[in-house]
Amino acid sequence: MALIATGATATATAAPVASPAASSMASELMAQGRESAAVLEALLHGASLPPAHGGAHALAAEILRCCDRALAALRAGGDAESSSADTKRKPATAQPSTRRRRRYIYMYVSSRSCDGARDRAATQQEIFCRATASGGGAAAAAEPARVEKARTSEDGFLWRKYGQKEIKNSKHPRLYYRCSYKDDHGCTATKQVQQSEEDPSLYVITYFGDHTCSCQTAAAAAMDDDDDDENSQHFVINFGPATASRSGSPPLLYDDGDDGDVWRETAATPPSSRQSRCSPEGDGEESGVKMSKEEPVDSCPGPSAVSSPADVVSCSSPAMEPDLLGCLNWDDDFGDSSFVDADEFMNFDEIDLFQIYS
DNA sequence: GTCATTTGACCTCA
DNA sequence: TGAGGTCAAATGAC
Repeated sequence: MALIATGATATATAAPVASPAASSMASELMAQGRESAAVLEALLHGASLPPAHGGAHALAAEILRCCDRALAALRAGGDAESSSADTKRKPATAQPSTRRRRRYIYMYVSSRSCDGARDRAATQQEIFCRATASGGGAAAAAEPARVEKARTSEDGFLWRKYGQKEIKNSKHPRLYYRCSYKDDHGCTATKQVQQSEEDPSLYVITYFGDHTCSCQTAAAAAMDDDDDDENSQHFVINFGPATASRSGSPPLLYDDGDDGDVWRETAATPPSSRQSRCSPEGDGEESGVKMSKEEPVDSCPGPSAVSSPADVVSCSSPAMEPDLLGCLNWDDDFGDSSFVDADEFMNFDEIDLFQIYS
């Protein structure tokens, strides 16, 4: 399983550093989130869970919640530092912009292996914290919001492509998407997708504006409730597959059922690929790997819609809040984790506290 | 026929 | 003036 945290600033001089307490809390939360991710993966591999369990959808929600809280903890513990760092990062040439600029961190969790037999340890190996070109804080207000290197452009929202542009000194064109509900709901959200120069299997995704529509997956919906804070911070956890591009375009995700291999999407594109669906009840459950999420990290998403049974779900930390009980018992279920601890799992010190700007 | 995508043209800004 | 972003007519898929 790969988890990629992008849009993060890794430079020593620019990255805000969360307090040790915040890092500890965040590490714990992220560890729990990872537990759920591992169970989700197992589920997608065909493992059965107790009937009372909510399935992939619920697991994804738990993962998102854990990550959300972890990031919230980080921000809570690192605001002072980040503010300082942001000030330092702010370029002198910051330019005013009337556009709303939202900067996300993009976390990719592959919940399905390439061929079903893929070694789990191998799938749990990656985490990248990459620096954004613009850094965070006030600098981002003057430069395009940016999300770097996701393996799919899928994020749970329904986008409509409205343009494509060859970019100078770039091998790959930049694709322009706006929310498909722009006309219906006046949703101003747009995004730009460009294939990474360094790794064509990754896509640099830049988000602009806010989703004012309700077009999102259940996972997205579950966490969008608190997305009314203009200054809230967001990240995206994308359970979509790593797919190869099709004609240079970002992969379109689709329901592959239980037998499809979303990591090998290149061979066949389903008819439905023309449009990502916007079914809160469908996307996440159908594939279990397409759920993406925009989440204000300083919010407290409500309890998961699906409760988790104690025999599958437990909370390894008594300090966790009740609604974190959905996190799975790592030791019981996935004691062979390739991650020794959460700190190994994610270097929080390298994660920028990507803020939302307007 | 409807709707999403394509793509050249146009607009804005530095 | 060039680069990037958006528009909108043309095109194609369903």
